[in-house]
Amino acid sequence: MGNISKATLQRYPIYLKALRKLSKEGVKRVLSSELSEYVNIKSTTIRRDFSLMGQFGKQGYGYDVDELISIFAKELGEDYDEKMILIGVGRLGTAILNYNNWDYVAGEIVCAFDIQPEKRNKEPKVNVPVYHIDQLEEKIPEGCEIAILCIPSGAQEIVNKLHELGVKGIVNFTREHFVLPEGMIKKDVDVVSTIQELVFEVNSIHK
Amino acid sequence: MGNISKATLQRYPIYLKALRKLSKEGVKRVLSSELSEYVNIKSTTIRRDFSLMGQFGKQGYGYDVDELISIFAKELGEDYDEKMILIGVGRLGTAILNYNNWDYVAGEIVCAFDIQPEKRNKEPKVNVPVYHIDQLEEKIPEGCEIAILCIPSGAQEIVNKLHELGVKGIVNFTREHFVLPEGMIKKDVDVVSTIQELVFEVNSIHK
DNA sequence: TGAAGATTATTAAATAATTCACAATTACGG
DNA sequence: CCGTAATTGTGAATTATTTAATAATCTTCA
Repeated sequence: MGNISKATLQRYPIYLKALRKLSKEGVKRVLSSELSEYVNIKSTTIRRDFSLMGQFGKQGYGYDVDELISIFAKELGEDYDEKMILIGVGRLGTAILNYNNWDYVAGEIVCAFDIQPEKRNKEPKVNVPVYHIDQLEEKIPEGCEIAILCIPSGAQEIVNKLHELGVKGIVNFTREHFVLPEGMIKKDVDVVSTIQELVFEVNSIHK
Repeated sequence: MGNISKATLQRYPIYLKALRKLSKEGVKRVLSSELSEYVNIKSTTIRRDFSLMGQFGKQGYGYDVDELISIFAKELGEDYDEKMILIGVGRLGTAILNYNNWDYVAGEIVCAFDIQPEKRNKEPKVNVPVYHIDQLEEKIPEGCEIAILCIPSGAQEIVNKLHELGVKGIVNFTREHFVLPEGMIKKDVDVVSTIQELVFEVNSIHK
């Protein structure tokens, strides 16, 4: 590990999702060519990606779906069982907490933080304790490495704080700009940018 | 256009977002090196990306922020003013319709479709007409190229239909698997996969 | 049990993306 | 209005990623 390319790393969740779907459907084995059709990635790319974690395909046979899933889990962090936090329990934050498809994600959201914890805790749909943002240092779970950021403003200050507290990765839903401290990783989830990207691509291809 | 690399195309929304932010703050000119620090992309990459659309930087001076913005708009689709549709007005769909940061996106959501249009239309927060999904063919806006998919199931059928109706790009919020028809482009927005990606990356770097 | 057929793993080749290095150009101060 | 300092734009070099080609291995069935 550590020498797996960025491009490959970004494909792993796609594979995992597909494999779990297949497993659920009762599929026991899969060929790289079948998976290729399923996820729209060339079979040779898939085989290379898989081989980076070891050799567990069988020539003339393919891959064992469940074995593959458990290897992904072991190698890539699912077994680490991340204790995650969410910051900002507004409309979006609540939607994420209530997301009904958390099966098999790489951990769980343990608690949340907000500037109005009393109000948020009253909402029937919020199923984790919500603390005041000032209690971050005090209440952050031991070994927490991942934070989900859903606040409308003031991101920079919180990001700096999180960095101090040992958080390594941020899933960023804010559109506000902030400087990422050295050593942290950020993944943006941004509907607007995604739409723009798509529009740009559509227009660049068809015009 | 058309020869701009995929990697570059994915960075354009990042630049645009940063430039608009800067413009709002009253910044009139910017150096590639400044922008580099702002968006965490090497300055030389930025210059190359920009130069693909023409030469509008000035040596010894930098780039004019507003000029840059208007060129992005012209070259990359903002002026196309996409008429977009949204399918599936559940919790997530509603959240997207109400998203309060639509400034400068590459078009607008014109209408939505659902299996319970009466119910959805009653919600005070839904600000576009909602039609029954069976009326898709009838009500889809002229020249619509982009659809936002927020349905929990039955994606494949709808995607096929959209393809027939000339839609070229899909912003996909569903976790359901579907086969993408030839010629269509899809962008997944998937919280779970994003978190996994982040966890994988964090673990692959630090372990 | 062995041969045929299928499919992976991997080496090598091709392609794509990034970064370097510096020439060309422009702003700006005197 | 000239010279200096700054900064872009871009060929060339490097690095990363994907794809092709094929050797190695496994399954399966007679």
